[in-house]
Amino acid sequence: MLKIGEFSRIVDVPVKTLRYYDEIGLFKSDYIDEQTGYRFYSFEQLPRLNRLLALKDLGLSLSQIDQMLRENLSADQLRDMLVQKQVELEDLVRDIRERIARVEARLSLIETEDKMPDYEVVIKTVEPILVASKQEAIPNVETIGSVMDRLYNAIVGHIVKHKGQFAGPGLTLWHEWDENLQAEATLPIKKSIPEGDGVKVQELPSDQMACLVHHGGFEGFPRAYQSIIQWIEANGYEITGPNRQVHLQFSPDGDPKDYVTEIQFPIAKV
Amino acid sequence: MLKIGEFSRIVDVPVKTLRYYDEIGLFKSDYIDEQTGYRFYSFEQLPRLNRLLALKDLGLSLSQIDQMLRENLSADQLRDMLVQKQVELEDLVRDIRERIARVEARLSLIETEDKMPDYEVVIKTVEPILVASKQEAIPNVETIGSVMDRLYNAIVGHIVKHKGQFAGPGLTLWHEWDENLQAEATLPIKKSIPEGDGVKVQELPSDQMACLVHHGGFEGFPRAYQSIIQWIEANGYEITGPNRQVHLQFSPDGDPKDYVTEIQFPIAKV
DNA sequence: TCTTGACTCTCCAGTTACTGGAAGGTGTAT
DNA sequence: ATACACCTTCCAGTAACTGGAGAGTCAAGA
Repeated sequence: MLKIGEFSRIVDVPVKTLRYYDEIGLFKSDYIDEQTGYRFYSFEQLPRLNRLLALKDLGLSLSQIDQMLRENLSADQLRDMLVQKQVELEDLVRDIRERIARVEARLSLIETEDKMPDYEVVIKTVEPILVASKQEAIPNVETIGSVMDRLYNAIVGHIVKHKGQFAGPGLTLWHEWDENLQAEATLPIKKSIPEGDGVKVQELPSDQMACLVHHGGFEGFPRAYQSIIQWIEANGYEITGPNRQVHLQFSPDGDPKDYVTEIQFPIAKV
Repeated sequence: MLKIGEFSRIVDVPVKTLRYYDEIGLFKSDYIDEQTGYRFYSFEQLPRLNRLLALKDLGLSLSQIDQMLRENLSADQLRDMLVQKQVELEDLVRDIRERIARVEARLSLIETEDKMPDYEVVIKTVEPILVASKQEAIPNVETIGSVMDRLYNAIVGHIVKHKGQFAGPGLTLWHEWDENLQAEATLPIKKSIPEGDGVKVQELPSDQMACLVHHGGFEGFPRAYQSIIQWIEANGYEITGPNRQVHLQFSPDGDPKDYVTEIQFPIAKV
């Protein structure tokens, strides 16, 4: 019989940890002195503890180890748990590799600009949104303003006509189609309404998006777009569909300096 | 001004998390209604939160992010933190790779034997130990018993003669020297004593050891040795010195079935 | 105007696998 | 007798949230 400290030295596990394993019932001492409460361990307990430690070394959680040590598990069940752990670990490695890539991208940005980047790109998952939308080709850049006005006015008119309820800020989708730039103005609505007046009703899909928030007027967009596209390339993603501009803060007669626009690109790992 | 739920939807961060960031002072709401306690957020806060999320995405801790966001950090300090994180992540990947290798090794054991292995090998760091020791060549296997008896008796005699104090179970080191097997019997002692009678006093170094506990007599050793050596190879380690047998439970006139011996091989990653 | 349902608040508990410390009892060597 | 190492229990803290209870707030519909 060994006192906890002796046992601790043999197995190279801290006394505190042995007491903790005892407390949670994962690994109980062999015998407890009624008088003193001293825990005593025996050599016969070494195999169980060693198995425990070996499994812990594989990265299994204590509750999983507890299951596996209960000893009534078939080889198949054991294999399943290990295979699952294997997959989990491989996923983890992939995650961390991506993280390293992002750290490196940021480091190289700091090297060139000697400060944190102007724009922060974050990935998020957007929810599906029900929208009323209208689309039109943009023949040249100067016309964007007037075309967008026309499109949004048409949609607002259509929604009002059908007593639809608005459900959030408008967003513009930018399609590139046969080298033609197409703008699709959309307005989220709470419930579906009939189509018509060239206005479509659709649900924008849920998607992974690389997002960047731009403050100010449209003249700053080129730099913002450049940043986000650079980021997407540097981090090994590809663009999988039309990008969106979410007009978080916008009014046709407001000061452009107050505009807040989120630019979103749907992405996937290459 | 946005209520917490609206803000939460825009930034795709749970309400609970925003409240938590508020609580720890990492990201405070712009304004709080005195009456209701409602938090209100503004669009101006988006850049800070996005930077926060981007840094979190790199795997930085919230307290590190807090430092980085305090904004009085130089580009050098930022770079240092990122470089450190990079190193940390790369270490982590290496760790996990080793873990995966161990999982695979165990899976292949389960495949061949259809159950958990008989012996569990664990890695631990042994402490340096002061010992009195005596060494002798083993000409052939049959003589092991008598040679060991002689060696241990000699050491015990020497220690007693110099009033040394024993400090734990004996351990035998096995050297392979010019194809000759050499056994070095050692007994831990509390304080140094003079050498003599062919008995050396030395401190066994601290080392990484692959360890396995064997219960029973010496006839079971070959299988135990085979297991541990297999494990060492399967997990990509190499043996870096003489192996040890720690005689946790042993007495010359006891029942060999009760013997408990820990076999330790000093190892290093290839 | 009342009610309903969605939203918000604070506070508390739980998660994982320990680690550290305080206060007090035990064992052994000098 | 007295150090000193060792043992005990209990409590608190870690990181970054997550879940739930109980209560207050807001806007829209009947």
